[in-house]
Amino acid sequence: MGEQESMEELFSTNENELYGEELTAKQKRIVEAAIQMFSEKGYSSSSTSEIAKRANVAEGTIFRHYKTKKELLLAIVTPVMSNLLAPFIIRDLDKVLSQNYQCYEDFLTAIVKNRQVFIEKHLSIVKILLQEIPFHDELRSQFIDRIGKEVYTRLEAIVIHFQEKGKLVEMPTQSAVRLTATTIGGFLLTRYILLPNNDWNDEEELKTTIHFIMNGMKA
Amino acid sequence: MGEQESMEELFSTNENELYGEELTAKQKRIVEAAIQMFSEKGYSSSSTSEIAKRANVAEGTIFRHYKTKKELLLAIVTPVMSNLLAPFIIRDLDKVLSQNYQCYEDFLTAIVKNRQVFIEKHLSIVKILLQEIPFHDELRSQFIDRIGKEVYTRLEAIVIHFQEKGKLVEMPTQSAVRLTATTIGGFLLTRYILLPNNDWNDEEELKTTIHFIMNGMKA
DNA sequence: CTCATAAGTGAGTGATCACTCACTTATATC
DNA sequence: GATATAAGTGAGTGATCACTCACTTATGAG
Repeated sequence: MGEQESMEELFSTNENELYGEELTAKQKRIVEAAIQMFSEKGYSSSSTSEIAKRANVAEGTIFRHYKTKKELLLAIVTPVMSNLLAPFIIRDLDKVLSQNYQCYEDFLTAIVKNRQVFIEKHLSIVKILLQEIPFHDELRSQFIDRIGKEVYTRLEAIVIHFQEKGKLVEMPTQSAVRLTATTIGGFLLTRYILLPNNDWNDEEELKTTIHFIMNGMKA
Repeated sequence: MGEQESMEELFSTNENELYGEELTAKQKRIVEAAIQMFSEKGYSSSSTSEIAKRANVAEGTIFRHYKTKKELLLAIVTPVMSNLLAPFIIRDLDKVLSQNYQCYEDFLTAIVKNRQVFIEKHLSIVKILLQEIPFHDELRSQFIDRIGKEVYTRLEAIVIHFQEKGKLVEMPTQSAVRLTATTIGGFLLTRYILLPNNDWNDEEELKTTIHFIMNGMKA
């Protein structure tokens, strides 16, 4: 599955730099089994014994690599959380924007398409993240402080950027950011979590959604 | 005056007493303690022993009234789920609409304001519902079959109603429904779950949101 | 009052939980 | 090949889980 290959990328670039370790074969199986179980039954309804069984590994092996069950959860969820909205936190966003996108619409389309690929790749982990973030302070505060606020200021800058170019109509910046974010978030939530089995015409639906945003922010 | 009355017609259900008066005093305390714990720590991380402790009740008393812990959860969550979107499922919606609301905008404003009151009243239970619905088939299938589909067809009818009156511009009905629903859902989610501690000017924010929807569906 | 029924109790139960530890096996370095 | 270190094992542990049951107390009808 795509999720296996991509997992290696994601975890090796993050965990290995921090701890100088690579994932062993059994460790990979543990992580995969945990992702499967956590997303199916929820974190606290998943037992380490069944994770071990699914991974074809002794239960003790899990605790060789992760001191606690929660540490296993965080090892899975943290890198995805960091990367989920990473494209917004690039440096010199202004330059990139003015060089590559003439209008807000083009920029939005590009970035949403990009994030759709990421979500499709890591859907199970995104589900786990959404489920568990209310109950784990480390996750929530890290998301708010290091990601949420950062992303908000960038989004704000983007909106202002296009407002100054006259490509976006005047409206309180805060509202423009919120409406853009919730509309896109609502689209992705519907597309991948609520009604993933609908017949989705992704290209068409994204176009409609972004048109809707642009129209909504006119006049 | 007339508007007040019609709103009442439209929206009044017995939402004040969701659990009836046949609950004993201790049973009420159990339900309240369970709501508190489920919303704070999640359903499966909440133990019946601590629920009993918080309710100042013997643990056995819980199981006098509810055969299992899950039955307790469903007793809490089901009535709120049924009432959450109930205003959409009234009979003769067409007549009520044409009598009381000249445009989609007015209708949306009225119904969202009404649902905000309901959500504020039952916020903890709404949170529990959102958290647990992915993991309990009875909840999910009941929501989809008895509520989701019903609400969708009504919303569809409403959109068509206003489209025929020429008050709404032509756009695939399905898209209009989805965009309206996710934008409002996104607003409510942000308002009450994600950033409940913001300085919200509810009146202003709702107006902005609905204007955004109306503009988005023009031309 | 009597008595049937419902409400309430709390010690007890087997199952399961996350986690430990003494131990074996594999790997790498010299 | 000796040695050290890391990876892997699985039986074992106390804690906690949802739930039971024999029992007491409260309620209400005849």
